[in-house]
Amino acid sequence: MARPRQFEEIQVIEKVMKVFWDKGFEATSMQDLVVASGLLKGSLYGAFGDKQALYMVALKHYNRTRIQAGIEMLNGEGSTRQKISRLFDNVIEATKRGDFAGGCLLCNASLEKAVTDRQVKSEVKTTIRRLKLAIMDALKAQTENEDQAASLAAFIISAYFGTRVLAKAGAPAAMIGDTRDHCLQLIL
Amino acid sequence: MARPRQFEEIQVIEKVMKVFWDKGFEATSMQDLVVASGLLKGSLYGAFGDKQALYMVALKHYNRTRIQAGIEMLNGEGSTRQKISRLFDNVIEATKRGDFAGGCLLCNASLEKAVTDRQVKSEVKTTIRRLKLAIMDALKAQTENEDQAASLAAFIISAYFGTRVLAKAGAPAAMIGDTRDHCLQLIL
DNA sequence: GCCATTATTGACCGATCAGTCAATAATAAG
DNA sequence: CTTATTATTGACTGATCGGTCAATAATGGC
Repeated sequence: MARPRQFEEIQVIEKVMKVFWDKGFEATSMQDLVVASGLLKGSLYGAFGDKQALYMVALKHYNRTRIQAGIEMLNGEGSTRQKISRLFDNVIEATKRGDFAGGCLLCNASLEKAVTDRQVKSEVKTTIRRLKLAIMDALKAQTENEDQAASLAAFIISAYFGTRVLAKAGAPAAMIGDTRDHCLQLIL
Repeated sequence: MARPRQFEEIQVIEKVMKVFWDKGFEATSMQDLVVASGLLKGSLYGAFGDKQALYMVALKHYNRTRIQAGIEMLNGEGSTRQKISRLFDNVIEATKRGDFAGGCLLCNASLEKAVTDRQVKSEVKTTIRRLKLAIMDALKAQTENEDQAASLAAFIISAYFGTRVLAKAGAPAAMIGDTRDHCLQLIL
């Protein structure tokens, strides 16, 4: 009954996400997104709304794919130590591959867009909580005490986010490995 | 022999720094800096150069004051555990006071300006190295082994930077305390 | 008091910004 | 084929961006 869309929404979101991931919200222009997506400005606005809405869509997509991949590493096979180890090893590998300089869109959002955008802040907080719960689950095989698992999970998230900052800052990869090793010392 | 400046350079730098600290590089306009500093655009350009140069001046000032304050906490009185503890307690206090949402300009720079600005990246890397050395010094009272001190320092910096991200993301203050407590477990 | 030098001022610049819109095109239902 | 509906297109907007510059002002040395 109406003209159909001439693009795959998910593919466009993936491309838009990568630009925001790479450059941040403010440094990304709508023109950058036009070039990356292959759509014209009007189509982007028609399909997703304004720049802020587009950023939210991109961040949610990041969380649903990249952060979810991390959570699945925690839910997968192996000992608790192996599960946590995978999280950090993944940062090391991403850094070596040069994927966005080892950076993390969730961390970027925490320090940039979330500061002034209530919706983004809410999405960030919810996602951090989800990640923390997944870490607690991974720890529960070893620690019965819920509070102990929660505080250990808070600590691991801090160390994890810290490595994402250090990686992007260009710190030597060995520092990430050192962080991982010391985290594992606290896990039986 | 010439007209003297009508402002205190250090006071202007402090004000400019706070704007960049609060809003980041891209979201800060020269007009924001004009309002914050009380100088007109031409004076800012005449005294400091362009926006990038002004950011560098602001970042260096942050490192020379705020990061240096952290290093002095590590050089001060008390046991190794007390020294490291102060670092995290300071984040908790800053978060409670609401200073820039508990954020850290050095972390912000790592994820934003350092990515595309070689000078900023170099300043960031140098400062992280300085901070790491100060942590190593604080650890040396306990650990003779240099390599062990280095890897423990890398781990502590990760956890520390992670708390600055979490704090700004609006995570509950207890998570910072949890991170501190678990870090201290690894220090004799 | 005059001059050389530097600081301040505010108007000005072209480029780019996010966002809009009327015209056109493509579809499915009738 | 006609029509209702939605997608695409590219030209357009006013605002703001970083940055410049000629005119003016303030100083110390002479």
